[in-house]
Amino acid sequence: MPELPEVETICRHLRDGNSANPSILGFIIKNTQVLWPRSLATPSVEEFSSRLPGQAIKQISRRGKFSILTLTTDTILIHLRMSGDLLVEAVDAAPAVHTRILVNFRNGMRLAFNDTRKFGRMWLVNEPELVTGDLGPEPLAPNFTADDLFKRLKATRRQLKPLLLDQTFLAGLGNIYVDESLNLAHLHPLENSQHINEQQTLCLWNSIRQVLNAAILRNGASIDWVYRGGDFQNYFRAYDREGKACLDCGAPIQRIKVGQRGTHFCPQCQQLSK
DNA sequence: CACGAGACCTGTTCGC
DNA sequence: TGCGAACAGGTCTCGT
Repeated sequence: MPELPEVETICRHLRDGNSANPSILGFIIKNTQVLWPRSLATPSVEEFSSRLPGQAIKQISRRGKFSILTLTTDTILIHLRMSGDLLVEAVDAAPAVHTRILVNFRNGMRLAFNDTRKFGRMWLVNEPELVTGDLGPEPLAPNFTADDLFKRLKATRRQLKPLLLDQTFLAGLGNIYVDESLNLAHLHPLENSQHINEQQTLCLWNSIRQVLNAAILRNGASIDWVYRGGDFQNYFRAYDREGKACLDCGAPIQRIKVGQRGTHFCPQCQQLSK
């Protein structure tokens, strides 16, 4: 479910609290329960349960689609993949059907890692760079410039859609936000990165940041049964709008398959260069 | 190097 | 109504 805006929203809730729950900053871990061992990427269940008790949550941050919990001596990283979620709840509540890992705190609260499809993963490491080291730049970082993007586009010759989904190229975009960014920038998803000029790159750079910022303001998107409280789905330009009018020209949005992923674009506004 | 297919999983929706 | 197919916000690995 989650791409950068959704992960950012979840991290903010953990860090700042919300109407339902307090911030978990400062909470001290009492123990853990791994209900589905494969959800734990590393270390072993035994080591996970022995290293965590006594450590406090010192900091909560995000890198790409990773949620990062900086502890007293270690770091927990979580990737929610398609269907993961992080919830704060009382330790005495019955775990939800799809709860995979529980981190219980001394104060009677716990962090639940729920994940219907079991694709998500949690890591416990000393050095977070071991997990996030290959990620590309953070699209909203102040030091990520349009010129950086241009250089990266020129360093390869790939179709824009799969390229923007590649987390080593740029960190945090997923299927929704790539479609949204390309539509806003009027670039065809199959356009080759070599064909993009500086003008178009500036437009793409702006579009990506505009779309991500707008989505974060709306607390991300909620789709179908995977509901998170965000409402950016009501502002989609292309994603999940097959047959509906393009917001810029009125032509019907088209849906094609690119690298196994549903891809939505406007055949009028987003033309392939010859 | 770039791309497509298959795998990993469960649940919902679509089409006949 | 029922049932199988297709599809879902992600990423890894393998083959060409």
